[in-house]
Amino acid sequence: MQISTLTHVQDARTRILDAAEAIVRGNGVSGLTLDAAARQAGVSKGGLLYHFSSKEALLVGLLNRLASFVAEDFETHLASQPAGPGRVARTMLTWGFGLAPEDMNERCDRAAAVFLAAFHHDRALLDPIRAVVANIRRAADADGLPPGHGGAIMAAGDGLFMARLFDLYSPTQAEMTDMHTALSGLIGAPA
Amino acid sequence: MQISTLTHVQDARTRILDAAEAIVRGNGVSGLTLDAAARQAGVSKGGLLYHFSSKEALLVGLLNRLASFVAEDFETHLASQPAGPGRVARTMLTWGFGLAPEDMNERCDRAAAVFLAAFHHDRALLDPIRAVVANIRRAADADGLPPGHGGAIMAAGDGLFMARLFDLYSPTQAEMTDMHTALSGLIGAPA
DNA sequence: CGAACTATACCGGCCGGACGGTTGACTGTA
DNA sequence: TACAGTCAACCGTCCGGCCGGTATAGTTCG
Repeated sequence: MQISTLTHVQDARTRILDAAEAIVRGNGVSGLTLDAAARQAGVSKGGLLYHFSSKEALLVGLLNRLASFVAEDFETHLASQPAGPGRVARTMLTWGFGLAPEDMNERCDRAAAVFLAAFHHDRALLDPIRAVVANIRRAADADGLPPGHGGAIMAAGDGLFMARLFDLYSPTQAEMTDMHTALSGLIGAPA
Repeated sequence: MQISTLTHVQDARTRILDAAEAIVRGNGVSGLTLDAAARQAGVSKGGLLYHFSSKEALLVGLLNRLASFVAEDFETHLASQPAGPGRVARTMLTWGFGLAPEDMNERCDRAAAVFLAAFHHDRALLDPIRAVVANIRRAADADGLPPGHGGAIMAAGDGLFMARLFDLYSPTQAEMTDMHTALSGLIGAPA
């Protein structure tokens, strides 16, 4: 991925990836075609296929980007939490409830788009995130909390993600705060 | 949906619906074509289109069946719980954790298949379940529990559903029990 | 007779992917 | 400095297959 010359407006690969996400968010998985992605990225179809040699390759690119973003983001949040029992659980709570709503929605929607698009094409494409999730769960297991508490907190976060993924329901800000408080009780710490 | 005569092996509509679910579970959403569904149901394509005049109609049928099943099932579980504060929350817990694992998996997988297929075709198709979910959430709001507790329990259940939907992770039976215990703490009752 | 199909053929559109250009920056060399 | 050659980055068109939906003619059963 060496850039020898001045990059144009932005790296074409990145533009294509962004375009693909935007299309899924706007038109659903079935709207994501190579033509559409190319058009939205301001690239010809041939140009797209130059960077991603097949639709699957495009999805793999989308997924790898998401997986590394999530892994990094988790590490960042983890680092900001003081050590001690429940560190991972506290990380998950600030991660899931501490972000500004717009930030949260943006991240959820991007992740949702990638999830759905990849899963629709081939279940195995989710493997990179499965690995990230497994890592986080491993960390939660060695968190010094009573067993199940960390898992319950993570499951609740996943549930809120799914609610947004399928637009099942949209908790109000007050409801979010209440859930946050309730779940904090599982760590034995104040909200 | 009246059956006036002797049903054949089984109502053709039901067979078609079952076939569609089975295909999605086995081959993913992209495997669900009218031809495939007809073949699997032991019906000609014309026969399928006699019962469901379009693919969308088929998906609507799938969704309505799921929605009424979920609504009924919730009512059944609710009725088996003694009245008093936290009734809905207790219902959700016995519903999500009390079932035999095979039962649980079967239901999850069927629901997952319908969810994904409908959502892929048109987000609006999920409306019938959105209504069911809204009802349950309304009930949870008037549950006599501190605010947020019921919501957190439901979110955790949703999260476990999503984990199975995307095959993100599979909690062991012991982990399930631990989470159940942890969440029961939010009702202020023993597991 | 009509409802509930079967069987088959067909159409039109869409989409993934292949392919053969073209351009423009850089390289070697004389 | 000039010029040929190279190569990455991209363009635009075409093809083949699949799928939803239509059409139609026939069949079985009550």
